[in-house]
Amino acid sequence: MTIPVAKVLAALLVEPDEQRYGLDLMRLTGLPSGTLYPVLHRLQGAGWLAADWEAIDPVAAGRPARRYYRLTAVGVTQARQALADLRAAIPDGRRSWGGTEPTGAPA
Amino acid sequence: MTIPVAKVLAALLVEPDEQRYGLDLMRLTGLPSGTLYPVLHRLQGAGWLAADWEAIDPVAAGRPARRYYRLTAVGVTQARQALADLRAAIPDGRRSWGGTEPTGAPA
DNA sequence: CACCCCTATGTAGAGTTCCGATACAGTGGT
DNA sequence: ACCACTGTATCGGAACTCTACATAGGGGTG
Repeated sequence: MTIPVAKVLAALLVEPDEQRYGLDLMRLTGLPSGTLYPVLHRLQGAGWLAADWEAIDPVAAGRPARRYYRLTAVGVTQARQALADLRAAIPDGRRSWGGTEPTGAPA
Repeated sequence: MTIPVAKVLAALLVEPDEQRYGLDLMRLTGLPSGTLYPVLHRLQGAGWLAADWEAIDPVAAGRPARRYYRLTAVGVTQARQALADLRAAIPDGRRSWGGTEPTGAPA
């Protein structure tokens, strides 16, 4: 897990049933295309993400076809877990924290 | 900012006045030494962290001297801000659809 | 038509970072 | 002699990010 990957997963989890495409995710995450697309390809390789080309005629629509990405069932579960783990590992300052350490066990 | 750096900062912010040393931070963060020490050196270079050798006689103490790290005044402020920004950028992957029913396709 | 900006996906390469392996040095146990 | 433990630290390959750039078509302006 890296921060860009986490941003992509978070964006996809906002509305897991919604179809998302690259440029859309670039705007949502603030990531440049050179970061986003490799991330999307890696997530597909891991089986977390599935993709399909939009079924339009680019000429008639007046724009290039989009490639729609959506989390697989496995992806939704894994992504939720991964983000929860990440958040648990990075509390925002102060507050007690277990870490990896065995806290002084109360009697 | 990367995740390992964030973990180190979070660990140091738990008790900003407390003296922390490498092995201690390894256990708190779960990071291997090959990751942790370069991070600590980078944070020192950035002025967020200061370090001093523990003033003990290793022979008498029966263990190697520790190198204590603590956040500078600037470091505390910057670290808090950085972690807050990171948390804001990675919202938790939860959304309404609570439980078994899908929200997307009403019958 | 040349020129630029827009949508949209994607690659190339340089630089940065991570982490397993390894090193050093001393204590203590069997 | 050998291993386990405390403690700090580096090396080098793999992985990742991100600035450019590439492609390819639409639309507008001079």
